[in-house]
Amino acid sequence: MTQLQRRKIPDAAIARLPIYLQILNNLAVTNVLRFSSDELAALAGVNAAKVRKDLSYLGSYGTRGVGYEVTYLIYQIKRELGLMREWNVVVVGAGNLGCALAKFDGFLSRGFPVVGIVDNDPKKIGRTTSSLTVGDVADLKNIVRDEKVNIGVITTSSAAAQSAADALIEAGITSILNFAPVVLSTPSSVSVRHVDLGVELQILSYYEQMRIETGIKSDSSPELSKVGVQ
Amino acid sequence: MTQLQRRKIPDAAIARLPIYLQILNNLAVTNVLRFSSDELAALAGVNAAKVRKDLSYLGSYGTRGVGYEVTYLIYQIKRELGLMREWNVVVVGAGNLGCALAKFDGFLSRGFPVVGIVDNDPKKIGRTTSSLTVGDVADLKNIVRDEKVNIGVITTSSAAAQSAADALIEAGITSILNFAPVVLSTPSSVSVRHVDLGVELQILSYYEQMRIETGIKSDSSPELSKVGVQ
DNA sequence: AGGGCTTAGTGCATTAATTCACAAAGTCAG
DNA sequence: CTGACTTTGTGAATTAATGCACTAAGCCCT
Repeated sequence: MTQLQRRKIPDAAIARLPIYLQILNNLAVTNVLRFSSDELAALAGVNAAKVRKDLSYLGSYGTRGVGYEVTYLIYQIKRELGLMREWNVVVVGAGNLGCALAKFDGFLSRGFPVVGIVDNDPKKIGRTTSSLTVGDVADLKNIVRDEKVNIGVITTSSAAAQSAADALIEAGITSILNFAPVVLSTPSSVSVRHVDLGVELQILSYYEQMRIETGIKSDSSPELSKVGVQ
Repeated sequence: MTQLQRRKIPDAAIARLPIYLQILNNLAVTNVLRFSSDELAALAGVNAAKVRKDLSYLGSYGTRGVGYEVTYLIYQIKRELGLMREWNVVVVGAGNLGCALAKFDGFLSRGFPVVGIVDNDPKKIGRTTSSLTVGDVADLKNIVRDEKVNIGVITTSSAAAQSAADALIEAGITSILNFAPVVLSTPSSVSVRHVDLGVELQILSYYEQMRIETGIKSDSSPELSKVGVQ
């Protein structure tokens, strides 16, 4: 493969790029043309050196003494993250959360249109939510092929999550966002990200209890979470 | 403060304890009495030494040559995470996601009852979702006091998120779970965890693009996300 | 044209997290 | 009771991430 060797960017930096992108998009809307690493650092709640290092993984796109150009950096981050195109999403599990996500415009607006939602419950199959009709999980393979799905979102019960994952992988999906509170077993060629709301609350619980036990001296808990790392 | 100095547990370990707890609860249901660090490591998808080190932060509760007792470890993890009690949750923002979360039984079942949901939109105030009536965000202070709320969950639009956070903090809340795609500005005495679904998808997008560009040689993306860290 | 000012980029020290690898401590069979 | 076997607990090595502090570059004012 005579392909230009791709820069290896640390995972921790990759997880911050979407946050920067978010902020830069807001700056663009308010017609800000330029920003310095200090400014972005303040807005993102991180260290300025970290911002510069993170951005330097993209290439040397700043100007010393001046800063970075908002629109150009937006372009570069999007390019790096693979956001120059859309990625189609299928939701597996048409419960409360699954339906809420299917309706959620934050997905579409960020370039991740939800092109299908499926379930294994005959009572749910055929129902319509926003503009989608709930399909049969058994048809996943066809849906993935016909709708050119790239990413699977699992919002089933924890009992059904592993078989949902198996079905997605069988259908050729290699990126999964899992909301079910179970650790999925998947080949290492598949990327899985796990969002567990219970886990988030339990982590908060730890720091909250800590504050109570130590008499609210506080200041020991991290400002930002692991989701969208600080 | 003549309090027993609390063991300082690394943040990364704290974020894994809820995952272990999850798995142990499942083991308990299937009447498994004991487990070894190897077994738990396999189930959690992590290294066995990491499991042992994480559990050792709780104290020396294993037996060499034997392993750990399921129920005893569940007890110890819950104690450490502050899960011997319930923590009351209020949801700010009664949109799709907020209502889905208010209904979500995963919160209650893990000891985080949702005791209130509020919004600032007069059209939404007064509506009933599951067993809750949407209150006015202006009453947040009273709700927090009367319902003994410990944790605030923000599911507003990104435009409204900062003022929602300010209102929560003003009402005395020190733990916030934020779903809005903005970085909140908060005093360091407040713990904030940020779950941004768009960010999760964008991270997946990066690794997906990487696989495509490098010709699906794969194996370079992390197995588990930062939310509920590996 | 030049000097002062600002800010990116980065080498290096530090800190945090992970993993290895082994001694210590226990079980169990005979 | 002894010796083989298992598995914990943890120092020490390694790897990853962070943040400092300085150099290099470019702007702007005079």
